[in-house]
Amino acid sequence: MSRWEPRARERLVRAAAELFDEHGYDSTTVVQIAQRAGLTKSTFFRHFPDKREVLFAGQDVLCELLASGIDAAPDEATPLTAVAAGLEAAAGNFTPELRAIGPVLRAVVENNSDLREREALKHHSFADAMALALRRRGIAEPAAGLAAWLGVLAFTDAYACWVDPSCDQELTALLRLKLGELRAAISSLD
Amino acid sequence: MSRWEPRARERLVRAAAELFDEHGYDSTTVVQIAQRAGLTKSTFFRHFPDKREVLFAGQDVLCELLASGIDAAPDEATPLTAVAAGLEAAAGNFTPELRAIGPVLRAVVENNSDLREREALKHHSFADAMALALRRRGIAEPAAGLAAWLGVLAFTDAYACWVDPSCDQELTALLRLKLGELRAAISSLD
DNA sequence: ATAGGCGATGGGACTTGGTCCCATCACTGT
DNA sequence: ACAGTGATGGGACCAAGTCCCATCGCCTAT
Repeated sequence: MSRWEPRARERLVRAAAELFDEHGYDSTTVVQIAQRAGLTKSTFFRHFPDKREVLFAGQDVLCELLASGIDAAPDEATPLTAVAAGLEAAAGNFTPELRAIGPVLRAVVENNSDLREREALKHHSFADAMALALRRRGIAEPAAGLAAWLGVLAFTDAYACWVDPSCDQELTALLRLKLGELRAAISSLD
Repeated sequence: MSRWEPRARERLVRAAAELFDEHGYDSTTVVQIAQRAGLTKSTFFRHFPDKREVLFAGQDVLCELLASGIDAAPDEATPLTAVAAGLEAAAGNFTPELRAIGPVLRAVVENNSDLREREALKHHSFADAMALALRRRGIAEPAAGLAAWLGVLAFTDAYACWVDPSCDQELTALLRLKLGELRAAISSLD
C-alpha cells in the first residue's frame, strides 16, 4: 500500500491532473483522485481546502514572492520598476516541469467556469498583494492599485506565452517584454 | 398561499437578502430562502444557477450596457473616453433602491470567500466585455485590455463611494471623478 | 525494549448545494 | 368543457465539504 509513502500532497496533485486530463474536471470525483493517489477523501481535504485548489496549489507563495520582490526594490525605483522587480521574483517559482504541463492545465481551467472563477480570485490576490507592497513604499492610491493591475496583466500575458510550446523564451524575458508593451500602450489610451 | 403570486424571482432575491442579513450567508439554506419566498428549492434553482448568483442577479446586463455604451461612443473618442461612455451607460442600471441596500450587500459579500470569488469573476466579465467592445473600435491589445481594466478599477472605486452613506454624489459624477484620478495617476507610474 | 506521545490517515455519519425527472397546478385559447 | 402550455412542487439522487473518532506508524523518554 502507498498509504504511508511520503509526498502525499504531491501524489494528490499528480493524480488530479491525470484524471482531469483523462475525464475532465467535472467528471472526476474527489474520491477518485484520492484513490489513485492511494489515499482517501478525508486526507484530500486535509491537504486542500476544496477540489479546485488542487490545481492552484502553491499560488499563495506567489503573493509573498511578488510582495517581497517589490519590497526589495531600490528606494529610487518607480512604481512600475518595483512591479517589475516583484514579477521577476515570482518568476523563480515557475519550473520547467510546470511549463510542460501548462497546456493541459490551461485546457482544464478554460473548460470549467468554477476553475475560471478561482483563477479570477487568484488574480485579485496577486493585485492586492502587489498594491499593498507598493503602498508600503509610499505610493498612494489609486496609483498603487493601477500599477498592481498592470503587473497582473503583464503576468497573465507573459504566462500565456510561456506555456505556449511555439514560444521558447524565458519567463523573465517575457515579463519584461509584456510590461514594456503595456507601458508603451499607456500613452495611446488618451 | 403565495405559490402563484407574480414576481417570484424578485421575492426570492428579497428573501435571500433578508436572511443573509439576519443569519449570514453560510448559515442560510437555499431551502430557507425558498420557504420565505413561499416557493421551493426546485423553483429557486430554476431562477438562479446557484446560491451565490442570487446576490449578483442582473449583473450580466451590465456587460451589455458597458459594451453598448462603448459601441455608441463617437468615432473620434479615445480609448478612455469610450470607456467613460460605457461606464456612464452602465450607471443607468443602478437605482436608488440598490444604493439603499448597498452597505448590507457589501458586508455580506466581504464576509464570505465564495462571494468575493464570484465578485472577482464578475469584474473579469466586465473587463472582457469592455475589452471586446474596444477591439471592435480598432483598438489593439494590450491597449484594449488595459483601458478595460482601468474602467473596472474606476467602476469599483466609484461604486464603493456611491454606496457609502457619507457620500451623496451621483454615480455618474463619481465615475468621471475616479476615472479622472486614474488617468492622472498614470503619469506617476514611471 | 517498552510505554507513551504525536501527527497523519481511514472511515463513516451528516449537511448542503445542485441535478433530474415527473406529477400537478393555473391560465389560455378553442 | 377541453387540451395545451408554462411554472411549480416534490422526491430521488449525486458529489462537495464538515466533523468526529478510531487507528496506524514514527519518535522519544525512561
